[in-house]
Amino acid sequence: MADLTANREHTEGRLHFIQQLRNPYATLLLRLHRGLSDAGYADSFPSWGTNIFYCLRDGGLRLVELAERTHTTKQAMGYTVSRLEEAGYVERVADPKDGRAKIIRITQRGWEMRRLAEEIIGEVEEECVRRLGEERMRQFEELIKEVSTVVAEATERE
Amino acid sequence: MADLTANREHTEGRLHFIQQLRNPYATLLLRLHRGLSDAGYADSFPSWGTNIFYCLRDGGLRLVELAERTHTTKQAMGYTVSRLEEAGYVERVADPKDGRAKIIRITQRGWEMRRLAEEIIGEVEEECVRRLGEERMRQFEELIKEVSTVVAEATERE
DNA sequence: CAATATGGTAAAATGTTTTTACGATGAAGT
DNA sequence: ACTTCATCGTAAAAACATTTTACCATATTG
Repeated sequence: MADLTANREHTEGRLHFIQQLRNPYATLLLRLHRGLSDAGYADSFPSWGTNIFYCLRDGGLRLVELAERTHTTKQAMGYTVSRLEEAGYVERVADPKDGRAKIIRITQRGWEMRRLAEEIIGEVEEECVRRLGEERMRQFEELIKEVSTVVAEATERE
Repeated sequence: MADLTANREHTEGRLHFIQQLRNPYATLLLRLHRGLSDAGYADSFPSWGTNIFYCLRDGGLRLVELAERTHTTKQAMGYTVSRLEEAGYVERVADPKDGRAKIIRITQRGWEMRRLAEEIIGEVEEECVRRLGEERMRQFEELIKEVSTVVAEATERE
């Protein structure tokens, strides 16, 4: 996968808009990757690694559901889960309600990584609040939410 | 690659911040991919495809420079460029200044795709302006720029 | 208790990135 | 000019990841 952090200031024209949206996300992701790697959570990546943690909660999810939410196939997700399982971040447990299914759950190590991730992101977020002030940060969050909605609607409509 | 559009509303806690930053970008990217695919530019993808167009300008760039700007290796970029070359989006021409180097340039077809990309993104951007109003859109752009700067500084410092 | 749908895995094929190595040109120092 | 070293790009194999096709086991339906 090409690095998302690429080419910060090389764009002009209308493409600038997508770059504007991309830069903070890409940079924060980079910060997150580095922070986790430095703390010994280096094996959670190749692009998909953390993604799955956004989905999983205490209860866990079945493979198919996880695949749906991340828009991949169950086979691809099976592969991902196996890698994360090897690294000790998730585990598969039999679903008591359905003999076919298995529940993918975050392990203790997984939760620890997730907690660190939250901490890293929290720090950056707080730095933003310090620099922009609470009021403007609130404005930003409101505006980006609106932009997000408009973009989503434009995408779904088409 | 796990789909960037994954799991829009499944996150809580501090991870929410990164999702906030991700959603509009991811969705716009999806919109862009679809729009280009629908128009017959389907072969420019597997993740890196358009990325490189953010970098390239009229003059073109050498492979190593392209690799640096996208934070990949020259080998990986060589592969990418070969695929794009096959699809007719870019071409390699000898660098008159340096016998070793080749300049990667966007072809006519490449420029046409880029123009469509700008058009698609421009439409979405204009829809945002219509919905938020010019004043608030200006605010948004200012704020996201500031956030971007703060995140970048936090990332570089560490 | 068949027929069909769903959850998951297996294995091969495909696609992409990394690793290691190399040949060609250029730059710098002698 | 001649050697030495750096840089630009490619090649080929290995590693990694995703897609495709197929399959088994369990569940659900009628």
